[in-house]
Amino acid sequence: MILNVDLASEVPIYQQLRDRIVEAIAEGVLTQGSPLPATRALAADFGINFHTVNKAYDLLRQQGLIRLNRGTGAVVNPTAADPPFHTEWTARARTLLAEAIAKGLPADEVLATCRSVLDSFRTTQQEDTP
Amino acid sequence: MILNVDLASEVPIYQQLRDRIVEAIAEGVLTQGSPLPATRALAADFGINFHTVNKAYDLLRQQGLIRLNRGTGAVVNPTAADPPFHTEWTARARTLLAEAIAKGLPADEVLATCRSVLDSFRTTQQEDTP
DNA sequence: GGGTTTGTTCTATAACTTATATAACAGTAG
DNA sequence: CTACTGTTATATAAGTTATAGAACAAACCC
Repeated sequence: MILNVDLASEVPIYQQLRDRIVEAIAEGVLTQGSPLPATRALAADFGINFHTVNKAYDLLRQQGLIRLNRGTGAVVNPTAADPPFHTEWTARARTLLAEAIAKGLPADEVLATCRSVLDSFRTTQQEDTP
Repeated sequence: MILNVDLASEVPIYQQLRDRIVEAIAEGVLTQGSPLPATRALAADFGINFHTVNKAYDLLRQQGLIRLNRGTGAVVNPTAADPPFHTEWTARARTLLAEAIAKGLPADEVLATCRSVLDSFRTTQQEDTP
């Protein structure tokens, strides 16, 4: 698993780590039960402090995406989206979509981009399709 | 124009202000040439410091969405989305969409939500349709 | 011209966030 | 027992957020 993190970015490192892992789950690179790298190992890979990785993992745990087990490490959780999540997510989507429309992008094109991204997730994940 | 800002939110006030104004532009509530409230007036409305409003306006100016005129006030700019914006926006959309997929929402449903939000922008804005 | 409104710039401060560092603790596995 | 995992605590430096007060400069109105 390759996590593309930019240490010089204005986006906090722990947030980038969280985002890349969320994307890896969406892509199917990480599936239910997949182990995540140990916090200290991942921190060493990027040359950052393990507390920063810890913070990213803790965010993912709060969102219910992973489970942290002392001794054995972190693994991806079975997914479960509740109604409050859908509401909160839609509000964030609204802001992001508004930005594209406000900049003059046609709604058709914006929707096509979303479909394209969603398709890229679908084609990447090769679950059990015999 | 009603800007829904939550002073108790973990999201910075200047960011919320920026988001609400971007949404107002997408909705067509604010169109090219529309005046924005004066920084001090808007700050007084929310009971916040005018520097906070200033920061929100400055973000919008950096994104090319508004123009700031000393003496006359801020107005909405003609829109212009360049290729770099599309690239950067798609990356952010990818992260947000990934979050929904990772939480187990079906891609169809996610896309339907996006379409619904985009439609809500289209129906709100009543430009010159005689 | 005189006064008001507008954005702009500067300095300062308190509270919070980000990232680092070191250390110790507590389960799990070999 | 030893080595690995996450967990917790304390400390520090740098940056962000929001506030506050003051002053400046362009545009407008009477």
